[in-house]
Amino acid sequence: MNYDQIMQLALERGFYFPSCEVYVDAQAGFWEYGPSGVSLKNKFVELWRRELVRRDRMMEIDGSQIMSQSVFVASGHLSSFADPIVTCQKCKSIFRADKLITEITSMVVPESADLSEFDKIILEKNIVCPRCKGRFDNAHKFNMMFKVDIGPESESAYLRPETCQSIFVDFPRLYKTMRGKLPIGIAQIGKSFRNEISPRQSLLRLREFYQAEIEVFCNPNKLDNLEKFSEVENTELRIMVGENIKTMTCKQSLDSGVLPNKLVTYYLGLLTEFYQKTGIDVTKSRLRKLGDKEKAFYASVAFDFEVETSTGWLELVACNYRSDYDLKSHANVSKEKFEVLDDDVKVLPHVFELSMGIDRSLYTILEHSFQDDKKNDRIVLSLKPYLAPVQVGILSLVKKDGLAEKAEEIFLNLRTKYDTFLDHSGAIGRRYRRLDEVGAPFAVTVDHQTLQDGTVTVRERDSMNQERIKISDLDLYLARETSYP
RNA sequence: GCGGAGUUAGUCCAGCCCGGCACGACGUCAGCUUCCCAAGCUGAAGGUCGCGGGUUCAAAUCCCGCACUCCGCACCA
Repeated sequence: MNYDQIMQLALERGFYFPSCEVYVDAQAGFWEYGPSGVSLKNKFVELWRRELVRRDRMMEIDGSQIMSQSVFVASGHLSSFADPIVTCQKCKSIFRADKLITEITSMVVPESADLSEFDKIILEKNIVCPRCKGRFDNAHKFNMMFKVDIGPESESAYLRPETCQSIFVDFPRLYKTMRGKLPIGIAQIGKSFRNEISPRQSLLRLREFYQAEIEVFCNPNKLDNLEKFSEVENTELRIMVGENIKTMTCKQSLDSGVLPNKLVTYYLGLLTEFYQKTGIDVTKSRLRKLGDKEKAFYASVAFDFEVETSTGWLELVACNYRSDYDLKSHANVSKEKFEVLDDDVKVLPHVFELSMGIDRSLYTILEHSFQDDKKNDRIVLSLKPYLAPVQVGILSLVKKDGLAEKAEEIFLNLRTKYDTFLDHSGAIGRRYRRLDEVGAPFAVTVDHQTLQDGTVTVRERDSMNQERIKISDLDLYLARETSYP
């Protein structure tokens, strides 16, 4: 189960494939979801809604992907979501200016320093290209946001680099009109855009990607005042303590001081419970507290939810305590009021966020579900039935004797309720194998006995076991077996 | 963006050195046959040989440029 096998399965079975692939100028970092991928993604999103949005009574919004320049002045992305870069005139190597200087002179220059500051130091210390000893061009900033021009006057705007900015900007209205009460989660699923220098590895590093973000607005003085914490107190988390991953319950993590407060712990508990239900192998996951240098510029405390894949540890969710960084700066730049009343006290809420990468999560589900079943000479995707792109295949054992017609009749009765695939052609074993590869958990087969007693066989994907059930019971059977947990 | 290796049908790949109608397998489709786990037989479809230019009577093959993919470096809210 490695990256290449998943990639091949994805291409052959319609999970995902490169965008614009027939054209020469197709750019890296853009991928399309095919039919199987969309079906998996939709079901994953539905699970997310159930386990996080509905469970915690969050609000969900759907904001614009293009946002005006002021938003990113306030958010800090215009100045901070950019790296100071120097280019070697000779070999064209590109270096981060601050890192280069620190490496060679041990001087620490803040990333946010003036560009002229970098040029000055490079000149004074006579820093040359470590590769070819060439001279550097003047430092410049590479901003990772995509800029767009709006209307005939070409007003500056940007494709959002994270979905959460609309949640922050919309917060005052949502809180007022939707009768908000702290703490309150506001969630959003949508696309974000980052102009990565070198995107690679298909869904793992994209320039256009899906995020599911949850921003929890809370009173910073009441982070340990959370009744619903009891819902998760026995939920087990896997947390890195030092070099080791320790399994401990939410309550233990909190009591031992490994996690800072009830609110953060509660949401990390919900998150872990959610991922257990996606079929990702949580024994290959960990929560890792980020060091100061790794954290995003807006985070005061940050945990990554990471999973182990064939490409190494992969970050699926960034859990950042953003304090009042965002609301305060949006208040300053917009001159609007972002404070709210909490128990008759005016407070500027703090924010704890769960910023989930959907594409990476889907990849991990595929990889952790992938089984090379050599004994039965087949590839099986052991997806949870409620996430499977095809939930049931309807097959006729042979085409003749009216079996195909009977299969079609069953298909017509089930097709609007389940993701169903009808197949008459070829050997039955071959058809089972195909269904195994897209992760269809059940295959219903119409045989000669069906015509006599109205029963069909239902084959279970992972065990390959079959049982006979009445056609009239199929709907109930599938409803039970494919329902969300 | 740098260095290395690559790019030929949906997939894996041969052919390239030494220029002459692009090979095979898997998969797909249709039919026959068996009728519950990728069997067999018959037939078919599927290719701008990554893109552009050059050399040549003739380029998948030789030369130049570019793009993309993978690995390493760097980058990674």
